[in-house]
Amino acid sequence: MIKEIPEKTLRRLPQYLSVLKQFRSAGETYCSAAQIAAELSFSDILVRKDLALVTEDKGVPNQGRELLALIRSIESFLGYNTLNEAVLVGVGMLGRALLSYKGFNDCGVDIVLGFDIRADKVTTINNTPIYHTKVMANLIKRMHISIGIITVPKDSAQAVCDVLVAAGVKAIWNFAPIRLHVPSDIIVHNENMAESLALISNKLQHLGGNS
Amino acid sequence: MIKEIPEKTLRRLPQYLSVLKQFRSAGETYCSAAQIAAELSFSDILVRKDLALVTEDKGVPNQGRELLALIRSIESFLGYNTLNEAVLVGVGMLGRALLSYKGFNDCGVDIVLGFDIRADKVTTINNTPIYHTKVMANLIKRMHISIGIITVPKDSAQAVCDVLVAAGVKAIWNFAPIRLHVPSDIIVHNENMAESLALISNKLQHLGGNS
DNA sequence: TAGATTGTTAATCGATTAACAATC
DNA sequence: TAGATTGTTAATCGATTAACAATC
Repeated sequence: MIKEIPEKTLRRLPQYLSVLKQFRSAGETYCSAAQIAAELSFSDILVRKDLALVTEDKGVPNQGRELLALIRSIESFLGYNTLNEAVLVGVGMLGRALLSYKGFNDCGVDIVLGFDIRADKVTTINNTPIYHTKVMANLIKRMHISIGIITVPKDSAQAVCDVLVAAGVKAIWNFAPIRLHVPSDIIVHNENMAESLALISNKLQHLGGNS
Repeated sequence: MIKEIPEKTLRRLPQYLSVLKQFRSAGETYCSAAQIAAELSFSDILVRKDLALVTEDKGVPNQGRELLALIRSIESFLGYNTLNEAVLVGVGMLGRALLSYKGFNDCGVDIVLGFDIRADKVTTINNTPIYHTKVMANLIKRMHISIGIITVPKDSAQAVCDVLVAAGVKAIWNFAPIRLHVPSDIIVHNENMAESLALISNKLQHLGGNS
């Protein structure tokens, strides 16, 4: 059974990973919690606590942690080693951008199929075959796909979501600006432009008020 | 002077906004904190506390809050009414997707210019003119642009960021998978695919462990 | 009035930081 | 050994929830 972990920690782990990989390409083999913390402007105790949650390994006093082992531990904890297959629905601008993104494989996600309502014949984008939406349910079921990525316009997002869930997808990664309704055992992660803009606009406003 | 507000609350505000707009299009004119809370699976006290932070208006017992006034308060608090001009650098797949996205104006952001290293002549995408990167610093300075959106490959992201900052941009919205170094008075918001994938992968792993 | 909803004060919960002993 | 770094226990801080009086 896998440990429960605070979401706050979970969000920091990819950042640690990024810093650690940077250290590694700089030729380091060991690193201290304080080094990681300094790079990310976190407290060193926070980093130590987080790392203790994701690995059984203990750091070595006056030496720190072995870089490679630590990277492996975090990646394994995050599930980057077990490959999850995904489909992407909605091959518009955003869909194409995601299909061309190289970083998914490093995170244990592989987009194996794309679907679009306008796909009249099978084409491929970045080596991923694109099928018409009408064969979606069937293919997903047969291939036991676990992740559905929704990049359709918001008006069709819920309908697409319903088909994905019915076809057995376990997680939905939603880029449409709408809240989706799903059964309680389905994971939904919303990629939320409005949230980002809210944070940026509000911070900008503060800045203006102070200057 | 504008009130400080917890980031957690700030992230919930756009969600409230979305729910409130949905209520409004369903013909409602008033709503209670409990209604909003139910829709988002939050506690009603949390919603009341959050709303109290962003508006001077008081809710009316046995009636709730006036929808339209509440929407206006949140939007004004988030700074959606003061328009911030933005430029986008890197007109690849992702850049094009953002340029075609309609939702920015509702959030007080207007992408007025795009730049790309391969723009040999001025073209437009979705009515936004695209210039060559070499005229970027000059144009941004002259137009007093406040937000820079970075959608270039990660190897050129820091260089682009430096130019944006030097040209007077106050906030950076970074889509490149790299941590940017900026002066302390510059706002950076990272749009982080790896973070999202970390959350999804980890939750999927839990699911597998339990079933 | 009774009931629904409000806002506020106090209690709880969780996450971060401080202090410190342990150890290579 | 001395110094740097570790992990752990206790203290602090902040956010959420519970309890309750107020009011339309």
